Amino acid sequence: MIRENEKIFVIDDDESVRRSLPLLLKTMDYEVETFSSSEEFLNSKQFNGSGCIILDINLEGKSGLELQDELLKNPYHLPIIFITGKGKVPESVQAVKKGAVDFLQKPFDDEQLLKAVEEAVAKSRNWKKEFDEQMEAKDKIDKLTQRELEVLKYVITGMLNKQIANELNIAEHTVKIHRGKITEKIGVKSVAELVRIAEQAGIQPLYTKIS
Amino acid sequence: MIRENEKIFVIDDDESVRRSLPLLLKTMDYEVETFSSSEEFLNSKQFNGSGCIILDINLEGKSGLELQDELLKNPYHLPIIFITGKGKVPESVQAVKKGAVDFLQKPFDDEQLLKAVEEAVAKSRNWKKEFDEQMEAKDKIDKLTQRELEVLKYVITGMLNKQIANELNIAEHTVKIHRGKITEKIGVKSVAELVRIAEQAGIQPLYTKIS
DNA sequence: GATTTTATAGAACTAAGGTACTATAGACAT
DNA sequence: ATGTCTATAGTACCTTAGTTCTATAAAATC
Repeated sequence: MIRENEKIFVIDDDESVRRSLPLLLKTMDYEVETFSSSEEFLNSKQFNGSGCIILDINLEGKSGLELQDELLKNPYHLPIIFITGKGKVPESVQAVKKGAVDFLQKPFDDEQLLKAVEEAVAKSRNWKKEFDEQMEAKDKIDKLTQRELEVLKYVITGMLNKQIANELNIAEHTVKIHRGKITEKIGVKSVAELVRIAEQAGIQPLYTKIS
Repeated sequence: MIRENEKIFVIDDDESVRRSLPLLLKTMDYEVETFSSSEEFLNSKQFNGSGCIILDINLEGKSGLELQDELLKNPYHLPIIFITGKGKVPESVQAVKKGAVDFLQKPFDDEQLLKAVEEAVAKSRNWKKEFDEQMEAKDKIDKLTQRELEVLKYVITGMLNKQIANELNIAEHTVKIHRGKITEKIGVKSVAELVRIAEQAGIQPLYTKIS
């Protein structure tokens, strides 16, 4: 199965939308779940796969744009396709600037929606892949002690062991021990791999200021 | 001077806009140049600094959206702020999805515009910085011979010289010679720096398929 | 045709990275 | 108190990286 684990969440207070969209989406083999409010969606069990959210702007309680702001606080979330009856330019601009994949005005045709969904799901796959890699990298970095992390930040600049030792006022041998622990814990055998993993985890190299 | 070299390009067929916007922008110490059509802008001497473009959607000849498409073909271009009389949601969504910083409907107040300009200029600075770094990295990579580039792609995976030698069916010594040339030409002294520069230049590591 | 660039390689050497084994000392937990 | 974790370090050893000198051969350039 190609689209394993991909799911579309429809959030709209209009019952006719909650009836018709799933029918359309299921013909394209998407899994679908519907909600009538932002709160109902937020209270549902969190979904970690890829997919997207089709979200009405005008909702009772928390509006679509407010829900978007809420979701943006998470490090990982699903791409959003907004749908609206009478859309205004400023809110559509805001929504898209914050990463929404599309902003469709009712009535929209099926083709338009499916194209947007396809784009959103593709984006979701990429986001998820990047996020998973980032998490994996962070998990590895988390195994390091404070001192090891410090040494790592120097190692990924390309500094020599003796330079790092000098910077930290310790023996070169001790730096070697730390490096050994680092590569062992992270499970790599080269500086090149350390540089990549550190970058994925958002660790910045610690360059010494030239004095 | 803080905003050295930053310039705002106003492209609008409405003469009153071409008169009033420069006055406003110059109070904020921006350099400004105006054009009455896309063609006029495209024929002007190209600008390599940072800044932004304020662009009317509805222009005679090439429209604002068409000019945006044109500019997107370049590896480097200025961020765009669209202005329009009667904006429609679909075109505003398309414009922003393609990277436009904002989409303002006339009449807009000065504050709104200046905020958008500030954001656009900040984005421009980042883009320019990234672009310049990328160019610098590519220039360095361009000095390498085909074979050296090939070796580099293996080096940045973290492979040992003897593994690379085996992969290429040459002597380990030859790999060392190539590496020496690579680090000399690129002007670095460590694998870590090679990994960074290769990444900036868009060079992908060449992992050997595990057999 | 002569010169330069590129790719190759051996021999010999220095420097740097990495790994034992051993050891001390403070911090923290059971 | 006893054990584990962390950070430190010396000695000794092996592996890997990098350079120098020499050398060959094909390709490109002048």
